[in-house]
Amino acid sequence: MVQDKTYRPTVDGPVENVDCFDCPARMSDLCKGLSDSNIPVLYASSKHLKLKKSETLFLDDDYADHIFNVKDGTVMLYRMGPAGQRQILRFLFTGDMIGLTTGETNGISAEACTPVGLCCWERKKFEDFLILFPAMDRQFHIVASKALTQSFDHTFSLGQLNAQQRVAAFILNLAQRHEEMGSAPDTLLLPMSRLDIADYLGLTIETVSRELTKLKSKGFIAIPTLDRLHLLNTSALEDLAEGR
Amino acid sequence: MVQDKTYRPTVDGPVENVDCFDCPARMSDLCKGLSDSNIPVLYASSKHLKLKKSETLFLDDDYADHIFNVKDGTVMLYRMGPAGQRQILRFLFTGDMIGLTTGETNGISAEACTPVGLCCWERKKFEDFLILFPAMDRQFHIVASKALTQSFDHTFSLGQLNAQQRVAAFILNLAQRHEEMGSAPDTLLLPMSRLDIADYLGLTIETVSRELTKLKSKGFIAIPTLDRLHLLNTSALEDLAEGR
DNA sequence: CGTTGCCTTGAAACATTTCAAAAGTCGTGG
DNA sequence: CCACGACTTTTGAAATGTTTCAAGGCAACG
Repeated sequence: MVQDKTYRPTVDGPVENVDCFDCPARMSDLCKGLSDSNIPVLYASSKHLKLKKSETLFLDDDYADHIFNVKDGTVMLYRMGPAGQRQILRFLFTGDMIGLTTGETNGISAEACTPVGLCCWERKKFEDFLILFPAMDRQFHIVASKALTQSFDHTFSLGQLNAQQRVAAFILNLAQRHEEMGSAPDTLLLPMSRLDIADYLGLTIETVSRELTKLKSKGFIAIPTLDRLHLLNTSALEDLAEGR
Repeated sequence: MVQDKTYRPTVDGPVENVDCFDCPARMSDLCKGLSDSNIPVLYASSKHLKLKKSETLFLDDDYADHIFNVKDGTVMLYRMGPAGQRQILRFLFTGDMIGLTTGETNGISAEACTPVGLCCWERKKFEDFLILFPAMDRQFHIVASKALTQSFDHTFSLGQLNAQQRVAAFILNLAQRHEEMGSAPDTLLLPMSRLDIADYLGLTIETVSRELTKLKSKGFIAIPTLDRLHLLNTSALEDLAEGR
């Protein structure tokens, strides 16, 4: 379903100097644990990298020697099955942290859905920070806890909702993320392909397409271009997602 | 699918004095962060409670003021949907920790599958421990990370496997847990009902029953009693689960 | 302007659910 | 120890939702 990427960006690759004060992820769960006076310490040991669309950030059996924070763009986490199935586990946006594993390797793979800007730290240095700044350690707990809650939502969706409900819930979920990031709530970007959505929702690309078409013809959404979606009737979508 | 429980055990309920040195969860990811010389400090502020089968430990909107460690028995975490659907998110056994949320409320509900013995701490006191004992904080990270990995496995199962594969993978997963806990690997207990399994795997009870029957008639498993299962051909089960 | 890749649509095949009934299990009391 | 009733599990047949396979449409790009 997804082909191997041969090129893998190195962490000490092209560095772009972005000061934390201007960073779109300054108020991310992770970074807001540090005050403006402390943040330069964090910044000093940070590296920055950019990924092009569909570039691999890491693979599941790569050593987990770095942690990342998404500055802009969309990243997806996924796991491949023995028969070549791809299950997308999470889409990450501005302010989302990557690298919650504590094992030797990542265990999951990560790929850029769009051009992406990332802030990154060596895991070892990062763990020193957590000891140095208890407030940051606390934020790290919160990040992990939220990731687990999100995963539980996803599990519920896959286990209990039908195709129509999954697609509706997915759209509403994206809309909510957009709103939290301060964008217009009723017009949203679909940075991922139909195949990505299908592999996230445990459906086929055809089913996703059909369900989107149904939602369009019901007048609940509009899709002016492939990657742009308007919410025309949010409460109807919510009713659908909740099976009413 | 599951009726409301009126009785809720209080944490300062019946206390049973079990010294950590004899505790079956002594080497759990959580507790092994403390040496024998430090563990009395943890024990001093611990409370202990027992739940009968199908008693509720907490509901999703209860305040998350305690964390728990399972001493013996099986607990399940679940989430109810607006239409009354129940998605079981995880089964917990000896040594598993409950209470990874950082929010005000639990967000998920927990119920005893069997009679259960739990060790518990006030969240606030517990968080003091994490600051006091960095090794324990580290273990806490590991617990959270493993929970996320497990949830990802579950997501993969629900999103990519068919009924037969899910049931096979579920059995193998249980067997692995049994083995890790030092029990006989090829004869295992099913502490949960068929409905529980169904609500965990996102299937109906009838489908679970049918798939178990198929596995029986293929000679891969035997089910002498409803809650006891023998693995007769593990590698065939693995092949099935992996779609070979 | 044709090629390529992604998305949409249609019809048939398939897996799972739903509904209904029978069989099995467990605890209680005679 | 057996009989009873409540509850859970199993089995069967029809209905349903999703996938599969196949073809057509659309947009971006050279």
